[in-house]
Amino acid sequence: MTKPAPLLQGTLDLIVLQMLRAEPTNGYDLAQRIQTVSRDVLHVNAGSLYPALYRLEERGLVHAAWKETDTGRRARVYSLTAAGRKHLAAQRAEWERFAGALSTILKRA
Amino acid sequence: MTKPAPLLQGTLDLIVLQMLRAEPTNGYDLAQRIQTVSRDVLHVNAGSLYPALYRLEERGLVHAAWKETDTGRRARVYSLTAAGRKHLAAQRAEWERFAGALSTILKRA
DNA sequence: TAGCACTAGTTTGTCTAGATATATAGACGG
DNA sequence: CCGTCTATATATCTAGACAAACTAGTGCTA
Repeated sequence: MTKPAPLLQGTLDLIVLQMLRAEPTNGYDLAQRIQTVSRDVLHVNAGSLYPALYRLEERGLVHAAWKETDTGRRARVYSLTAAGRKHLAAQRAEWERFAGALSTILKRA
Repeated sequence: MTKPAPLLQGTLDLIVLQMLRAEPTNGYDLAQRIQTVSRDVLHVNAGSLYPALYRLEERGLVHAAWKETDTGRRARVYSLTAAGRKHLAAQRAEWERFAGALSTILKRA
């Protein structure tokens, strides 16, 4: 097993927004999911994730609310705002443009 | 025309090494080529490129030599070392793993 | 031959954001 | 009641991207 790669800077927001689009959830669960969904390729550090969530909240892209989890614990549940949805679309497009361009370069003989 | 995207942190080394693999050249030309090859999607800032080249040289991944260009000017011509070639292969693999994982996440319903 | 634009390369200062490490606290199992 | 899991929080460190200005040589052109 190759060890989980550190995230490329700039991609964490995109990943978080995309995950929240599917379903609102809390930070801890988010980190777990990202790792699971990426089959352990992507690993999100808690110390990276929470500051990222605060930034996103401050920019109005996500909304946070204290709730009880099903296990009866308090947790901040994050959900996408309308602005967040819009931002996600833009970020996705940019990622595709970038990945496409880089892919082109890598494929050159 | 969309404006050229800033590079994702961590990808500059990969791009530079890949370009040098094809042909040794100087910094200025390198920047031009990257922009051209990516059809203006990728734009490399001189202030990012030169520090990156120094780092790569220091790590023994590229070799720099003062030469005369065809226009008779002095320029530092960079070429890949054996270690650089090896490093490039590793970086490429990691990029593919990462891009693949992110792509998977983005494709989830 | 003076002026100007372009090429080649450097330098500095600033900012973003992820990594690491550590702290806190409630819930649950043994 | 102790340790581990869940969950959030935060301080410090670091890489590296970017803007902007600068040096210096070259060559065109008016």
